[in-house]
Amino acid sequence: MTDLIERYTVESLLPVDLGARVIRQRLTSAGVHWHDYYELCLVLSGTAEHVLNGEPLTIGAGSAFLLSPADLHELRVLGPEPLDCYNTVIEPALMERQLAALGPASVHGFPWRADDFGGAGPDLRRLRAECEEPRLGSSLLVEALVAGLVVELARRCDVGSGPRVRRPAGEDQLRDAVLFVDRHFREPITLADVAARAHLSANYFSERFRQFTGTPFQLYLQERRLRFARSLLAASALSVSEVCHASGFNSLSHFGRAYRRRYGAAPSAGHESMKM
DNA sequence: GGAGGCTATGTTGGATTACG
DNA sequence: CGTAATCCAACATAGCCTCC
Repeated sequence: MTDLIERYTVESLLPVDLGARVIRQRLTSAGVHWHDYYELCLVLSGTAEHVLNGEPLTIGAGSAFLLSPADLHELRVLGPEPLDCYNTVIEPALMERQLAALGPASVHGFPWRADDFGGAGPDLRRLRAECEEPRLGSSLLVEALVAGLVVELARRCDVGSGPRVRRPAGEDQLRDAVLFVDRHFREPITLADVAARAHLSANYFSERFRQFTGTPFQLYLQERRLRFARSLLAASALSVSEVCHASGFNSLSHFGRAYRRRYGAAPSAGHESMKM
């Protein structure tokens, strides 16, 4: 079963309750995988082809990317030298506090990428030291260091420069709801579930969600699932039905219909794009 | 501002058939 | 066997209105 997509969990990689952990890695390859945490990676040396959501991009020293739990990727090292990098595992709750502080525009637009993030090396070294030998105040320092890195990367990625949406009252609840959808779209979530989390009635939540995101709840959820499905099709040889269910759709017929409507081609054509 | 009721509309999922 | 296409009943949702 070479086509199964690996999934890494925050439980297995964050043994200490600090909210983050920096791992120094020297990679020769990393197959297609995704995580249930946010991942910030800074390349120290080496070059690789980084296939992010099915889209290949060459990365090298100074390249950095911040992925959400909804992104999947693969690394193919180019040349004899391994890819030396700092890989930071960031707990979703910690990351989402940072995103909340950055404003609603930051919720969208993942993954973040920059090619000139080499200056973050010292911060990552310090973060790594705090994580490896926690002392008094380490959790505070970890959160502050992560905040600094997130802000710096957000500025480089021009996060938040996109079109502004109206900012109604109760924004925190809605931002949380959007983040919840972004993290759980592969599960059978309903508007009622998310509305309950936001402590709003389903009707009222539906209205406010559309005002906040500019997209009706159902459409937002479907778009998220379709984007993931498209990435999965491009990045793997999983069957259309496997991708359908891995993306949160329960019906192959509905998935096929929605996919064709969105991308103008059948899901099976998604495999073709990776062969180019 | 927030919630509840109602209804038209859209979406979903299961079944079925056809095709390569 | 995997996928595409279609149909249809059931369900979910958006939008509107009213009320507190």
